[in-house]
Amino acid sequence: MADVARAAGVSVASVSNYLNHRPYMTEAMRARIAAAVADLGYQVDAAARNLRSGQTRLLKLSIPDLRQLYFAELAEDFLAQARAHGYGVIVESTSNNRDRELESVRSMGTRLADGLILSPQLMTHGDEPMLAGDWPLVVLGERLFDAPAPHVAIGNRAGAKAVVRHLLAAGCRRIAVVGGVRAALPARPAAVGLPGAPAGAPAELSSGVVRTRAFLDAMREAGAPVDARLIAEPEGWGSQDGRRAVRRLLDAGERFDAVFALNDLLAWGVLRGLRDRGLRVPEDVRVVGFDNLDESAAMSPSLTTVDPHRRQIARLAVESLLAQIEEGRRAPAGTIEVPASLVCRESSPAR
Amino acid sequence: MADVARAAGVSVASVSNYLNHRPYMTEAMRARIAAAVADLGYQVDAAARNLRSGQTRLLKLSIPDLRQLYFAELAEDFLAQARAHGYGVIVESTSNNRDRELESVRSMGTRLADGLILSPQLMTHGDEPMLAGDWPLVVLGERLFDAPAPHVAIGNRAGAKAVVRHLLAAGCRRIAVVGGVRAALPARPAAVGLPGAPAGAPAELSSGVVRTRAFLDAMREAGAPVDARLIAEPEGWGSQDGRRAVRRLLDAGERFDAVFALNDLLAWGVLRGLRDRGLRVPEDVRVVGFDNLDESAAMSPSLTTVDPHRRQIARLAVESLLAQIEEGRRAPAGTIEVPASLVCRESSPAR
DNA sequence: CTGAAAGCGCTAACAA
DNA sequence: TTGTTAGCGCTTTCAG
Repeated sequence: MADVARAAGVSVASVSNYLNHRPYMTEAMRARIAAAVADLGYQVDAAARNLRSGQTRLLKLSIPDLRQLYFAELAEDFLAQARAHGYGVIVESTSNNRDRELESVRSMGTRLADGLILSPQLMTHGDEPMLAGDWPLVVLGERLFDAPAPHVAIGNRAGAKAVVRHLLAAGCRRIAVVGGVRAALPARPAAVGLPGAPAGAPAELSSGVVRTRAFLDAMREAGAPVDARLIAEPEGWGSQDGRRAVRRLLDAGERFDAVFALNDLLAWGVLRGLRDRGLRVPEDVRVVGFDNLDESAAMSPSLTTVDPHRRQIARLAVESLLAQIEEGRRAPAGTIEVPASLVCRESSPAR
Repeated sequence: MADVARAAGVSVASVSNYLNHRPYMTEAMRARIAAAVADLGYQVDAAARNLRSGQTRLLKLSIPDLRQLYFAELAEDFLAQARAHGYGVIVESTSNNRDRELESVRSMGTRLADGLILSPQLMTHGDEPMLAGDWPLVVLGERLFDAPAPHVAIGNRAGAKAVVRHLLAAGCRRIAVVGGVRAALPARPAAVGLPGAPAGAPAELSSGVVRTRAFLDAMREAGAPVDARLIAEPEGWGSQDGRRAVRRLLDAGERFDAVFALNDLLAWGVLRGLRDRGLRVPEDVRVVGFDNLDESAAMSPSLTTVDPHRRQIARLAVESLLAQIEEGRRAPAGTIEVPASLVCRESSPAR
């Protein structure tokens, strides 16, 4: 910087002012500095700027796994949002590993990033103290625990309601839920230890619980009965799991005229499972997913699914985070729920 | 750090030594410092460390688009590799935007990251000077231009060869290539402006050209004839494009007993396109893809495809980059090709 | 083995 | 408006 100042015949302070787009500077000086910068090919040293300014213009995004299309698409939306605001993003994939999840939180103390967008998967009640602090934080996904920070949530209720309304209007009476969690049924009130759930229930199950409840509520509101036998609990949330789950339903002799798969991958598998058994979609069975992945629009039949509006989720989360960074402190806890909406395609057309 | 030193009754230098795991320190002192660090909840300030040490322990990964499953899976492998070495990763998605691609290179001058892994998509001949410099760099993907840095390449030739061998051994005689580029045919030598290619041919096309050539070479080596009419050029490289391309072939009355789709998404579409027309896979037509995406193993029929060994690509790229960082300078240009191999599944079983 | 002290390159008070 | 200067928190000689 000193070199630039010398070359331009000004002080380093002026160079700094120029570099930081500060006003009150003669056009002549601005031009001279610009020339010197170009001449010398000068670029600000990020480390020095970070140290002095106390900011890095870097955000950290902590998500379970980029290989899950949902998170890849979400991450892409975050990168775009962050860039729009001049921020870079350190992506951390926690691979469904609790320690890594905690570590990515703990390391915020080094102030490598100005704020964290955390999509917790395995943190649970009791971990709240880990998140204590005044550094900017936004939590994503289901509310697994009472994080002391703003929480941007998927509109599970709105989504489930739209699905139920759509399917009932289409004349469906027996709706199977693939990815559902039986323990969420009112008869057996929300279990403490969900069956098969490791300590610190994974968000897969949690998403399952939340969406199952949302579905049940929507059905109740609509006055439609729910048959517990149609709630299929797959082993995981991949397409193979959906395929197996729907086959099991069929093998058990269950009859249904619609399947609500609680995420798109499950729905992809359901589509395959139904085809395996010679059932036509949507004629024999309608299928609705949840996530609205890009590929879901491209498949055959194209998938009717709930669009959680990822882009808006990303926008709200980044905006909240930047506001916190600006303020210099954590915003109060509170949930911002982005209403989800239904996208009707071939697997369950609007009419 | 001064606080820690005071609390432990030692000098800041000793604290620094402790924090950086330097040897020659009495066990007692180590323990005292550890206690003080724990007591005060001290964490190193990254900005200060970066400034002083001249390193950030951050890598930058610049890829076209996380929504493309291939890159998402690749990115995940990079994150894992980087973490294994104690590095974080700034992910930059260039969205097929040449300016962003160049910008992500240019910004390396700020030394925010210690090195760059660049998967160029739109840079082209003439852009080499942009990459000049002594900072650590590894280029990924097809060799679009002569980057002055190590280049980790996908084993297109080995992959194509394995596919050709496999299909010929299975008795296939008319192999369609979806995603192929006619201009790569020897009759019309490599065109300067590929049809439909914007200036600075996108890597999609380049991958297409490279893989088409690899296929043609493999066919020639095997003494098998190639029918130019079976080279289908889709509009893009998504599943929809594959579906349309195979339909067009069928509509044109072409007959073929195998399809080599130059990436998995195209192959997914080909599978659908064939099903649309009542053709069975693999009985009527065998289908082979390229990429070995996770989901390709889960679909129905599961996809036979070329595995580029992404994990190894990530490992080699990160290792080269870290070696450069260690050395303090750019490694010489040169290509490391990771041999690809075939994974046989239902869409074209081994026998 | 331990401690004192000199900066790393920049920003922001403050003075002019 | 522009220039001078004191650190930001850490690492790393170099003496002891």
